[in-house]
Amino acid sequence: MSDKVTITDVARKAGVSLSTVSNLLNGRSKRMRPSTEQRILEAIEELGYTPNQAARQLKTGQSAIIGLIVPSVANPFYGIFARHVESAALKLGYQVLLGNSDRDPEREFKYAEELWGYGVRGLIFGSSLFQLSHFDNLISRGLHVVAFERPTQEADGNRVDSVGIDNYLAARLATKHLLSLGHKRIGFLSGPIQTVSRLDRLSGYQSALRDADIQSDPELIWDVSPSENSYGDADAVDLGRQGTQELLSRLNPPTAIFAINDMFAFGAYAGAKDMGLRIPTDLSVVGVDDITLTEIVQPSLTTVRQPIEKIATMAVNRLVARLEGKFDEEQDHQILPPQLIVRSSTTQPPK
Amino acid sequence: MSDKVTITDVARKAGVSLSTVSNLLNGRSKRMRPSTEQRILEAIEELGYTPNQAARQLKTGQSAIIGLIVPSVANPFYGIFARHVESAALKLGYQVLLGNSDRDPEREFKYAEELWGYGVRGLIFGSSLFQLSHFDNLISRGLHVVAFERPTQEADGNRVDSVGIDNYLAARLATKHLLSLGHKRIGFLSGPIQTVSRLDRLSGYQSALRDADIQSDPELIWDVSPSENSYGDADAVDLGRQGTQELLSRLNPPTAIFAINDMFAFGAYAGAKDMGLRIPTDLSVVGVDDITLTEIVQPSLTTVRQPIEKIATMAVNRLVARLEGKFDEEQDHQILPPQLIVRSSTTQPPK
DNA sequence: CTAATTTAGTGTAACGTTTTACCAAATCGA
DNA sequence: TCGATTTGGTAAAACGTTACACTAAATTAG
Repeated sequence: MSDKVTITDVARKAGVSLSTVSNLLNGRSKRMRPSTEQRILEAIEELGYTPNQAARQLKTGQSAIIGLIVPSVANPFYGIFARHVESAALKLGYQVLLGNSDRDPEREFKYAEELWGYGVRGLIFGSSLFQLSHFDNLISRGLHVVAFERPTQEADGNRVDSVGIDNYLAARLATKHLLSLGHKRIGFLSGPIQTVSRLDRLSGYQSALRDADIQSDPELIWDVSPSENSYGDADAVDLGRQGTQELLSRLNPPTAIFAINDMFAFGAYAGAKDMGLRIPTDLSVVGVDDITLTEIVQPSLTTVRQPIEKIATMAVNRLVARLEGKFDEEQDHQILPPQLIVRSSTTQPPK
Repeated sequence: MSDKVTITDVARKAGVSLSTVSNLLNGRSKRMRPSTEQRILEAIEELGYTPNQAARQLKTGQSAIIGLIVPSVANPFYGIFARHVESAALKLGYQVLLGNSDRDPEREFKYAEELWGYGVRGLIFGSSLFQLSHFDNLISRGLHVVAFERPTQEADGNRVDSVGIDNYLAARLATKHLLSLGHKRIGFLSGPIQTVSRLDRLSGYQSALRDADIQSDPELIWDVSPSENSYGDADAVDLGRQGTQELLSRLNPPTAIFAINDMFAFGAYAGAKDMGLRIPTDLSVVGVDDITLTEIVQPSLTTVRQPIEKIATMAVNRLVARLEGKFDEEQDHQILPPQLIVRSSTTQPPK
């Protein structure tokens, strides 16, 4: 068995030219005798021929790979998302090259550049930063970008598609649920806040309070500056724990917490326990995402669901449509509705 | 800004031949005036030149990509592992192409073949199946494989490296811990059992029972056949829940459960609750992996820790050493010790 | 029977890069 | 000064594939 099997080997074995083999492989076999086709297919099978994608890419100018950049796949939300992206992409004949960026623009830029060199012309992007200017050069060269987790922004310059939930509404649903239970002191627990999705969620929280004629109290809002390390994607649970301890140590502590996502909510569980409080008796908790485990933690978590699979599938379909020239319109923003899922982590405030 | 910047553009702008640019890029600049070098670097910067990896691959026969095949990155263990693999690979100048296989040999084969076409000559592989014969053809053509989660097997034909913990010992540690607490009825909770790592864990469990002069009782062992879908990697929690309910419904139910991994252990938590039992008062639970969340679930999970980051780093280093011809010896197996982490999910059996 | 059309292929240039062999000019050493 | 050596480059072939232009032979239509 030789190291290398090329189209020339197949052609020789089948007794045809290499163009004929290529014609068969590329859907141009209309003008081909069945017996010729059969000989070629047998030669391919016997030799175990696989096309060299580099050669294809060199000639065609693109490869069947899309890029996916997420903060960290060690966070279950992004792990699940990545899984669905891969499934959707494979169905359309594409491989996925995954990058973990911790929302660092420089790292994202570096990734995009490297992926460009591998013929990647489409990118699904999920760090929810405000600026995508680090991609400007590549975008003007033809890179297609679909953002999830945040709607398109003015600074995107009409060149970025997006798919995601309405984060403002997600936060309103969560906060109104807590208000309907009678909570007046509702904490807002977040990692570093300077992302589009997190600020939208803060707005939604504040808007729901206003609707109930409750003034938003800065003492009830917890976030930290981005550390050299991250926006808290990889250590969300620890940050959530710490933030909850601090909120509960204040003069007039919350009776309920709206956490920026489920992993922060799990951290709130631990932080409350550290402070000798019980969920939900002493402190109610709501998250966002509805990742695996929300049903089986004790108590099961009330959360606002993102339809992760649907978002992933829509993002892939939009991107591939752009890549294959099947979608030509201006930038496109698809918003999916979030859904409140009430479980056992929320109840009336303690007396 | 042109769509395409090639080495020829850089050469023209710098006033040198394209060979000279290539010499600089590929570490052959010893015979180059500093002023020439400077001109080239400036041209590269101004034009935003990135080498076309397909062209490189076509010429050199390989690309700086390694493949990683795991059952499902939606399972946090593999998500965390993938993250560490990526970090280690990037440090060595490699990208990672990730495939989710649900341990289906056909899918694995298809992945490996597709990755081969992208110039991938090294694969980190984590489905713990017995046979890697579906890779034989590619291995004999030069594919390097490092398996994690299972030691090398005879059937590997001396061509597969591996890195992982001693699964037998992991199970012994867990089971002996439960025995030391006084448990006599210890359940074994698993997904489909026909993987190397899971059978090793079953052996370790049974061996620890024998050491305590306790006969292994089939009524205490729960596993299911592989469904069309999976080995339970993506729905581990649900399977664990179901299995625990069934074990607890039997005539002489267990007072403790050793779960095949942490996600199954979380499922055991839910299953026990469904049956009106408390962890650990009525049922003790031990897992394996020590993934994120084991500390913050209630009660925090006693588990056997896999040093995930270390395994990932070692696997990447071994693979790259093979790829770059720096490691030539026979197949290599690195075993790391598992570590029992006692938390709050285990206590003495109820009276 | 002859001209027009169709069939079933084939030859070849090009994609962007690497790397080897080569060479003119400059420098060094005797 | 002249031959040997070094410097600082360059030209060109090759990697495996795609797709366009082309062509000989067979078939069809008048």
